[in-house]
Amino acid sequence: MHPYRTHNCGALGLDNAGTTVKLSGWVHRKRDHGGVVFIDLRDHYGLTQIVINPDVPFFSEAERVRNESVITIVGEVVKRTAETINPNMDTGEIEVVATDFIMESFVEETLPFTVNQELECPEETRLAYRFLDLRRERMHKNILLRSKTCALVREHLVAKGFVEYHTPILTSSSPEGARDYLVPSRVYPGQFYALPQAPQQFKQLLMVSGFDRYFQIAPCFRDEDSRADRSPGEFYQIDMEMSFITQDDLFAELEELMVRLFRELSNKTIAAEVFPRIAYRDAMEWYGTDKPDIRYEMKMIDCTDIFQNCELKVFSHQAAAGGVIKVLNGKGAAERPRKFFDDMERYARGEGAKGLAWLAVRDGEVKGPIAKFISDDEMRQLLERTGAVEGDALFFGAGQADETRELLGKVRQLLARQLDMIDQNLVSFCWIVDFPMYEKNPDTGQIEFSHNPFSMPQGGMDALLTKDPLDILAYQYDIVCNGIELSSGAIRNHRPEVMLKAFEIAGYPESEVKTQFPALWKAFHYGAPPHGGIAPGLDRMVMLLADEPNIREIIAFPLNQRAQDLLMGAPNYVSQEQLDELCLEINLPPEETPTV
RNA sequence: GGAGACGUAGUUCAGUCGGUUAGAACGCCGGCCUGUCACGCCGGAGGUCGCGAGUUCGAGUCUCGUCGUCUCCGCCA
Repeated sequence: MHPYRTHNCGALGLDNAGTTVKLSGWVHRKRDHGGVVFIDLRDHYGLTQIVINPDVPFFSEAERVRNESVITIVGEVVKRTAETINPNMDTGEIEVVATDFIMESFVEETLPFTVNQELECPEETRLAYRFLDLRRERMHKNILLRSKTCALVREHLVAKGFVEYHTPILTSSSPEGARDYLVPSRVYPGQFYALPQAPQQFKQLLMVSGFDRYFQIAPCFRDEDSRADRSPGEFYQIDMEMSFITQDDLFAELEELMVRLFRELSNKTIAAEVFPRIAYRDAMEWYGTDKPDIRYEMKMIDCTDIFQNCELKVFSHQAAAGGVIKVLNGKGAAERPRKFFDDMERYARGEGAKGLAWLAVRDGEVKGPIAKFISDDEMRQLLERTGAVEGDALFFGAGQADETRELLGKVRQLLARQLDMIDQNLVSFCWIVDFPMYEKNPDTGQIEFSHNPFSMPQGGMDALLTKDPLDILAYQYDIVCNGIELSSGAIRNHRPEVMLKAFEIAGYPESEVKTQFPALWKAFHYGAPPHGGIAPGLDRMVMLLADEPNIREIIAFPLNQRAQDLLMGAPNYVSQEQLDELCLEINLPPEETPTV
């Protein structure tokens, strides 16, 4: 017989009754009746009830066993009597009556939290004992889901003719983007590698190398502060790139992958399998953000013209001064108590608004603090344009265009939550397309790339030569799901002369393009195919599939918010020998000198 | 770098208006129990109320500071 097991803890059923088996696993729970002890034995695969009868030599040892100890038992599989069947257990029709018992690993310490029930506990403790946390059902499931997601991505893309490549982890620091993680070179003292923020240039080089369809579940490293949906340090992208494709080709390819992932790995309903495309400008106009949650409709409606001459000075002054008046129709909000409207206004003020005017259509009348300042004609136009009917409430934002859109966009999200408009079982994708190539830095007035500098401008060289830079659009797109930006992508600029001109507009001289991006610059002179790609964030995908609000819940060993690994003790000081070998000297600011 | 929320037993929480010895459940230790499946019953141990100062006759409770955790802003081409 195998030293540890003949079956796993989820495998046994009525078919095995009467046979002798060996099982190993963790003590999930113990029920000691004095005369008989029941142990629910758990492993990766499931739970099996073990029965310890009082006449066995190891009875007292089994009675002493504590939860989470690892044991091996030999025993006979017995069909349970009708009254003792447990329908809540996959193996509930049988039990194993133990004839031998080996303590593999006894738990001596008090557990820092319970493994057999999923109580909330401080995340710090969970991270410090991650190996215990990962035994719990929720985390165990999440990590498995992550694995299934990777497996399905690979299976799908390989079947579609994609090839997975590895690209370097030790590479060069890139001039744009986030802060780099640096790795000192021993061979070249004073010089550094950087960990890749994304394999962007490598995947483009692979296309120039004649490989047609690239993908990689690629680790990316960015030294930026964390958020609930942003792990500090490292994360993974489903990185893709294709040659000789149009934007439409890429959209179709990605839609197929996303739909398959959600259909096979979640129970969610996919709102539309061909994802709606929203121009960047429209997204800002309607939703006040470039990552709208379109699980609910509720667009912002422009009513600036209606209030040109309004008695309400807040409105008419803004309209006259080039500002805008935007309105949200909160369907069904009119029945809410006054406190609801006060809370909405308090939220808006907290976000920097001067106030949040509102009107409620109730009992055939339009009520609210500003109602008496609005003329009958203005009111008629307002109701017509917003489609407000009995039971609806209108919320107003007035001010400078960008700020007002952004503010009301936030109000829109809160309103949708408060009014229970979000179908939690829905996944609603959209493409945000036609991003501007450039934007003006509000502080410096400089023209800068608004996204990826390697994107192809729409209209090509002609557009760069003839158009106002701020009017030029790029073949640059985002995929957004339920208000979360999953990825950016682009059809790339593969023509060196267009690349030079694009960088020139953003203030980069020719010499700088050649020295900052030597690989692509050189490669594009030796026959570069038109190409494009995208890189959906794997972690955020798994978050959506698992319905988890925090990215750390779908990573086995995440860093905490302050970018520390509490289990391994990283980051940490290194020895003087290691520093000497790298010709590095530590120069801490005085207040941060370690006290050890 | 900035803002907010939180911090009471190993864990989850309660703790009234500032007032006697800070409670409960789970876990842990001991005892009882032969059919439970979140087993049950009896008993016990376990607390620098994050830390420090202040107000007060008296602080878990009020004030200030500080540390920690999380969330958000900045940042993330």
